[in-house]
Amino acid sequence: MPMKPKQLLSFLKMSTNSDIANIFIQIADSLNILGENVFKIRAYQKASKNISELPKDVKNYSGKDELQKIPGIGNDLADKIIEFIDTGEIKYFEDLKEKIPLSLLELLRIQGVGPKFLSVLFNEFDVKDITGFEKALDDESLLEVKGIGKKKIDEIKKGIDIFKTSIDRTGINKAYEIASSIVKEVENIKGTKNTQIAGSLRRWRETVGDIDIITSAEDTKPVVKAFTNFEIAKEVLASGDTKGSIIVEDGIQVDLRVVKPGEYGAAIQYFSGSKLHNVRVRTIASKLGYKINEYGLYEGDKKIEGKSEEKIYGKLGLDFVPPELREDRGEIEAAQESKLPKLIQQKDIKGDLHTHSTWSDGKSTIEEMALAAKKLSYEYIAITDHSISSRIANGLNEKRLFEKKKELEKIDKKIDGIKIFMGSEVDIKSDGTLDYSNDVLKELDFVVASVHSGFKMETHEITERIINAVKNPYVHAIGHPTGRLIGEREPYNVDIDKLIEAAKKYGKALEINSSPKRLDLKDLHARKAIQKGVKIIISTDSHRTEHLSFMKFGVGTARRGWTQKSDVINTYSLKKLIKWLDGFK
DNA sequence: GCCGTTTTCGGCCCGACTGTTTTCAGTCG
Repeated sequence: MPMKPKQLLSFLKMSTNSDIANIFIQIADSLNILGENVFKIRAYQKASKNISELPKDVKNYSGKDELQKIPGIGNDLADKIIEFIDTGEIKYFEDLKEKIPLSLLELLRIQGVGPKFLSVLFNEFDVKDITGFEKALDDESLLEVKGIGKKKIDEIKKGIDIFKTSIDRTGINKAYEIASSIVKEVENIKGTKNTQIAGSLRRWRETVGDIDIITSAEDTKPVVKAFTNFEIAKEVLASGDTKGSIIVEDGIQVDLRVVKPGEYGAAIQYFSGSKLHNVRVRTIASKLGYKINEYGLYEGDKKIEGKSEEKIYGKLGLDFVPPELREDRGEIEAAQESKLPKLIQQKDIKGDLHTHSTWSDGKSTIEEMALAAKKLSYEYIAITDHSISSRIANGLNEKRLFEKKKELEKIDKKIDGIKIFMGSEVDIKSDGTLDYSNDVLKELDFVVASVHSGFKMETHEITERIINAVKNPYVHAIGHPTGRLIGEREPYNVDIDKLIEAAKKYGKALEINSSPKRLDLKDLHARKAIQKGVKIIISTDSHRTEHLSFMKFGVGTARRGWTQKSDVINTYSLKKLIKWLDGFK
C-alpha cells in the first residue's frame, strides 16, 4: 500500500529510531533503482525494520559495540547510526539523494511499478515525480522500450488511481471485518475447504497492508475465478490458476491463494509470514537438508509433509509457533528449546474493566452494558465513566458520581449472573494530581487513571505525572499508557521503562486498551511489562455494547507481546479478582 | 551490507502471475 507523503512526514518526526529506519528504507529504495546488489538492499531493509522495532532509542545505546548487537547491524551500519546521532544526517544518504530524488522513490509504491521500470523512466524520460510520471506514460516512445507494452501501461495507470486514493495501511478493525466477510463468501464457493485468514491479520498486527486469505480445493482454478467475480471486487489485479488478487473498498487489496488439501499446512504457514520469520524457517530447513515452499516440506524431490502446519514445524525441530509470535523476535530460538509461552486466549477473559455508559459519553446504559457482558459469559464488568475534567466526555462531578453509584448498585442487585463494579476512568491532570480526592476514590470498586489532555509535555514531566497516579493508593491501573491513536496521534513522550518500573514497585496494572484505534500498550511494551512482572489488564474502553467485541484485538496484541493467562488480571475469576482488589484497601 | 555448529568468503527463501516474449524479466508477496 502506498504511504501518503503527509504520513511519511509525521513518521519522520517521531524519534531517532524512526528517522534512521526511514533513511535506511529510502537508501534501500534508491539502491534498488540504481540496480545495486539485491542483498545489500535487503540488508538495509532488514536493518530498517529492526531499528524501528527497538525498545529503546538508539541515542541511549552505549556505543558501537552495543549497536552491533542489534540483528542486521554490522560495522558499516553502526557507523552510519552514530553519524546520524552526532550530525543529524548520513552523508551516504545525502549523496544518494543527489543521484535519486526522494520524489522518485515514492513512485515505487505504485502497484506494478518496480525499480527496473522506474530506472528506465528516470534515466531515459527524465521522470522525477508523479507529475512527470503520468506525462511519460502518455509518451508514445515509451512503447519502444523493451518489455513495455500497452497493457503494462494501462495496468500502471490503474495503479496510480489506487495509489492516489488509498490510505497507507488499513486498521485492524476494518481489515478484520472485510476479511471475515470474504472468508464467508469463499466458504460458499463449491469445493472449498479450510478457508482461513493468513498474513499479518492472522498475526493480529495493528494495521495491515493487505488481506491474505487461504483456502483449499481439489480444483483450484474455478475458485479463483469465482473469487475475482465477487461483487465486492472493484478491480482485479491478478487471476491465475491458484492465486487471485482484487481491490475492494478504499483501495484495500485482498489476495486469495487456493491450494490442494495436501498442501494446506505449508500454504498457511508460508502465507502467514512474517517474511523474516519465514526466512529463518527456510534457513533451518535447508540446514537440515530440506526444502520448504508453499506446497510442502521436501527432502530432495520427495514431499515429506504439507498437510499440517504443526507437523511442518515439528519436522524442523520446532514447537508450533503461534502466528502472533512469528516476527523473528526470538520465537525461533524459543521453539527450538520448547520455551514458547502458553499464550493467553480470548476464552480466558472473565470480564471487562474499562467501559463507559450513558452517564458520561457512552451510548449504552449501565444495564445494557452489563447484559451484553453477561451474554459474553463474563463474570464481571466495571463501568468506568469519565471524571469531571473530561468535560467534552460529559465527565461526572462528585454529585453525579454518587448518583451513578446508587443506580449501579440497584442494577447490580437486579441482574443475576454478573457482577457490576462501580468504577471511574479518572483523569490524571497536568500537575499529576487526580480528578477526584482520595476520599471519593476510596468509595469506588475499580479505578483506572488516564491522561486525556496536555499530551505535549517533555519526557520527564509526563513520566512523573503518570507515575504520580501510579503512586496513588486507590488507583488500580493506568489506562492507555502511551496515549497514541494509530495513524492519528503519536504517543506522549512517556518513558515506558520508568513507568513499568513504577507499576512493578507499587503493584499496579497497566492496560492494554483494545480499541483498534489505540492498542495501547502495544505488543512490544506489553512484552516488556510482563518480563518485569507487571500485571496487564486487557480492556475494551467500550462506549457502546458493540465495542465489547474489541476484546479480540486486545488479546491479539497481548499475544503478540508473549502474554500468558497468568499475566492478566481480568482472567481472574470474580472471587480471585475481588481478592486482588481487596489488597488495595 | 550482514553473517558464521559446514564458511572471515561466499552465501543470502522461493514461486506465481503478467506481459512481452518465444524462453524470460519484472513485480509481488
